[in-house]
Amino acid sequence: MSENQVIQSVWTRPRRQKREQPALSREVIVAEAVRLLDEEGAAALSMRRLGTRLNAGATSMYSHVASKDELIELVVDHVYGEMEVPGPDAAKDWWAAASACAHSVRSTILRHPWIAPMLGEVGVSLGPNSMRLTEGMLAMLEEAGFDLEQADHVVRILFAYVIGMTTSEAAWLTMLARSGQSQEDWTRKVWPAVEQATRDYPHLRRRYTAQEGGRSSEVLVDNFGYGLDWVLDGLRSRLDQGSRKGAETG
Amino acid sequence: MSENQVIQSVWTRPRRQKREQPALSREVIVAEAVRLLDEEGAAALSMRRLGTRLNAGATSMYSHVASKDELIELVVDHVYGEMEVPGPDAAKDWWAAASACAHSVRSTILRHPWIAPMLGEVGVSLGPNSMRLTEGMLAMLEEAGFDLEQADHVVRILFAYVIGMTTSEAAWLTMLARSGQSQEDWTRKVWPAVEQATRDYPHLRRRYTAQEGGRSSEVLVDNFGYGLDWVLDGLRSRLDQGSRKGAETG
DNA sequence: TACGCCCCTCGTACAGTGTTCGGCGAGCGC
DNA sequence: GCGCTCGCCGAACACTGTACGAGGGGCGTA
Repeated sequence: MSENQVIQSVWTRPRRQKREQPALSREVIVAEAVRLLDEEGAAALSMRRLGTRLNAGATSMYSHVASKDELIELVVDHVYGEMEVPGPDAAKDWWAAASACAHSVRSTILRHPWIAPMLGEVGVSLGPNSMRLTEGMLAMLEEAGFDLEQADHVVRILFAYVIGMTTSEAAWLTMLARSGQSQEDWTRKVWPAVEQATRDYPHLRRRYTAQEGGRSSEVLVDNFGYGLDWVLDGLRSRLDQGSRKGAETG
Repeated sequence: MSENQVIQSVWTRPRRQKREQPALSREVIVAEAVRLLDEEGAAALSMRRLGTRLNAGATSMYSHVASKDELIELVVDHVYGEMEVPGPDAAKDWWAAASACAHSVRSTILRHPWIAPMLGEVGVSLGPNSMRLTEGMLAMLEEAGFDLEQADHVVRILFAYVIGMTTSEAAWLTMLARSGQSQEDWTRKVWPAVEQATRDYPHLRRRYTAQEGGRSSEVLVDNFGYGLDWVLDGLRSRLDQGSRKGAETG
């Protein structure tokens, strides 16, 4: 006797309708998990809640997914799938291609801010989408004239910058969403605390007061782009001083 | 009647000895939490286990710490306290100072690899140690000739690079520790999977085979230093250009 | 058409989690 | 000596991830 449906007799019992939907599968589980995370954040992801949203029992996912950790790996790779991979002829303007890829990674993370801590937990993975992204970048850079080792470094450094920079943006977004307030309200509310906390730190205080109005999204994207250009500058100089073939930069 | 100590009579009951230790305090709680995390990893941190290690009840910490999340914030700032802050006369050789600071941040994170995901959850905080670090960097850079906005960018970019780069190293370390195997064993064991997964990704495959022996710590620190020099190169060029391009992003 | 098998589903159960509450008992100020 | 405050802790609550085993629908084969 379950508590959520009282069975009066055999005749009123709903004959479990199978196959009206493709039922459960790895894909729909992961997709629904992403939706749940987008709507309610990382803390709200539990197997029971996810099962309920799928009209499934709490433990029904375990025949498609070994554990919650594995589910998270799949979710992360699913999000990797939203990032823009450099196309086959992107090497003609590798600067633009790398920049577009970096911006795509950033905006994907900001669209799913809960993923930032997960990236730190999962680390580098063998997921197909994550591999496709790295492979695309490596291929493009090698075609643009970098050798294997250089391209490896470039990808590492570029992604380290993008992920590091975006993670702090995402943490800010997450905190704002959790507080349920607008950015202005929140800033106004914690301002006294900031003022008191920065008493002994004049440079920090000046920095905070300089951006008192809060960080608008234009300022944030400018910050990001500024550092990105910088990193890409370094990239170009390495290319120029390295092998000198195919170094036209559009 | 509790289950972990049978009270025979009033006389044998241990008179709770107070004040032999400074009892519980925020500091000893946080310090013990760091020790627990170092020894057993992030998944092992629970209020009950922490209480047991402190010879305290499960909920005794709640008069010193509001919640587990707050405890984590304190733990993170405690670890920030281990990072090397540029000294007052570091501006004379800001390159060396920034490099030393970056290396210190990296090695601190690698000493406590569990902290990498936490950095993504906590985000920028008002903790005293975190502020001391940022303040020290800002002060040094301004004294070295950067203006406020430039120094802000530099700190952001540098830390984004260091944290992003180190996070993936830390994830690797964490995974290795969780598997309980040596790096060679692990590499040998997953090698067939890698070989099969990289079937369609020739560049990735070449990268993996190139570093087949596994990544030694020398290679890793070289990778890190390579990118760090690169970032600092960009930093220097910005400084040399001075105010000519200074107001570009304003 | 009937049987048998397989695999998906899910109720139940277990060990553990963070956190609240209320009581208790010790220390300190008066 | 008295009372009050404050730190400590046992019990309890609402959850969590996951193992297990029973049930039953779908499909291949007879």
